[in-house]
Amino acid sequence: MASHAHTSEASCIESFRASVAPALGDRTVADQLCSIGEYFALSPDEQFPASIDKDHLVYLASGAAKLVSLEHPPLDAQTRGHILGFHFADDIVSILRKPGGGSSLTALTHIELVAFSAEEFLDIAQADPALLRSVLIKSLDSLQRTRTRMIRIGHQTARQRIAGFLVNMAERICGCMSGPCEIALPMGRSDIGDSLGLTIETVSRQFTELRKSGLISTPGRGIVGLSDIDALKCEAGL
Amino acid sequence: MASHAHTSEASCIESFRASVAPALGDRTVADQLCSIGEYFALSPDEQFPASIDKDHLVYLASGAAKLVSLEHPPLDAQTRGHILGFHFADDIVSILRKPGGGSSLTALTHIELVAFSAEEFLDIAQADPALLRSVLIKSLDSLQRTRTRMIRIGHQTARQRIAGFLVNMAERICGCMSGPCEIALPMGRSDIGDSLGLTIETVSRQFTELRKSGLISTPGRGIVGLSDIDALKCEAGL
DNA sequence: CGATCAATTGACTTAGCTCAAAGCATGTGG
DNA sequence: CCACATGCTTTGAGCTAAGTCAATTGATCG
Repeated sequence: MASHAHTSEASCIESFRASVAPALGDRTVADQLCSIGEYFALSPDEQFPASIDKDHLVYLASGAAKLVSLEHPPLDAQTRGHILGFHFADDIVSILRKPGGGSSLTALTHIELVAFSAEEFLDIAQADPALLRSVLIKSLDSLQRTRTRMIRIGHQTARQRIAGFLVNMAERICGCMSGPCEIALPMGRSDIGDSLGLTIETVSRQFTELRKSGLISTPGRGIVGLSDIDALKCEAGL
Repeated sequence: MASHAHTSEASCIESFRASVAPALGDRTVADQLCSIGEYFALSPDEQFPASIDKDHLVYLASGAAKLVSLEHPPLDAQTRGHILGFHFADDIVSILRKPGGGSSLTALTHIELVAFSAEEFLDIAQADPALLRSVLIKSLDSLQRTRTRMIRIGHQTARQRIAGFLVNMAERICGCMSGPCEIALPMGRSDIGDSLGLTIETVSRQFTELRKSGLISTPGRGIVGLSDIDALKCEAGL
């Protein structure tokens, strides 16, 4: 788990190498991949990629980011893209442009990433079927998670979605699966709402409801204390 | 496009072979795949697989089916799984079991399919990186489509979702991208509603609204006439 | 210490859900 | 062939969760 902040390009690439290593039968493939990977460090609100010319696979080395859908580009300046999901250190994110609107990664905290052109990545990975397979498995997982999230958004109440969101964040941010836990949310109410298909106000109201129910506490800006993850899971209908 | 009904196992397997052929550099890999593929013919409401023991990749040779989420199995007999999406002839469907609830394919019409154990499929596919890559691309496409659908469900009105659904079906069922078009929907209002996160009643009301607006007509059971696909696209906010 | 921006709270509106009652097909048995 | 039962679809009449609009509070920062 390379979840701490890195200080240099070399250190990021090293942690990428460690992350894919289990799947790699061949050392030279790893070297080739590392040689085409481009390092980026972004400050909050900065976006990758600036121009959406092709598909990318991105290894997020540190920090937190949101994946944002870019509607058919110049719909109007008003329409901000919607949030597809959040990503954290050690995630591999697929940034696709595809038909009628792709996506881009926007930094929530200071982040470091290693970016690959999807095409180049796959050209090299083809030499190592085990790696290709592992990327495929990861993307099937991602598909499964997105399907689940879709159902939730379609069939759950605001309260269930918020509870589910918190359970999810606890697991992804600090690895907590049960018991009490305190997490620092890197995103604002607005991003939370958008990702769940709710408004800022509703998110806020649900937070206060949960606080009144004693399930959470909000000791400070962006900090949430979960008194009991299992109770929240239950609240989320899991 | 192998969208007509097949009459035999051999004919289905042949059409699977034709479907993956473009990605295959190696003929023997195709033969191996065909040899492990299991043929099934299902009547409406029958399910695949009966027991959810492992992940499957399924080639749908003919007919229409719905992909249904199986919640943490025995939640209660009341809770019917929600609909993840619809599939038609020539689709490749990934049926995952994963953590806390997988999915299964339920026939809407009479269907024929060729099923592979995901593991066995990938073991063989590893010998042919081009095939593996093509499966990966397909699953990334699927991910992209699911992401888009998730946003829609989260941020669109009932009317927009129904309009979008009809546009989608026109494209997938009869390949129509614009102009007028008549489609035979293989699923009932209940399935439509569930897949969009709406109730039967709301779906029905939206259909009559669209009918009043002159955008569609419903000449008979399960038949919908779209007077102008582009107008519907606009209605759907595309 | 104001200025700014995010979060909260309140009052009101509304889209879509729930409950309930008809319609309308399709199929079955007499 | 008709009578009737069954299962979809449509339509109607409230109800409620969540959205909208608007004002207040609270943090963060130059």
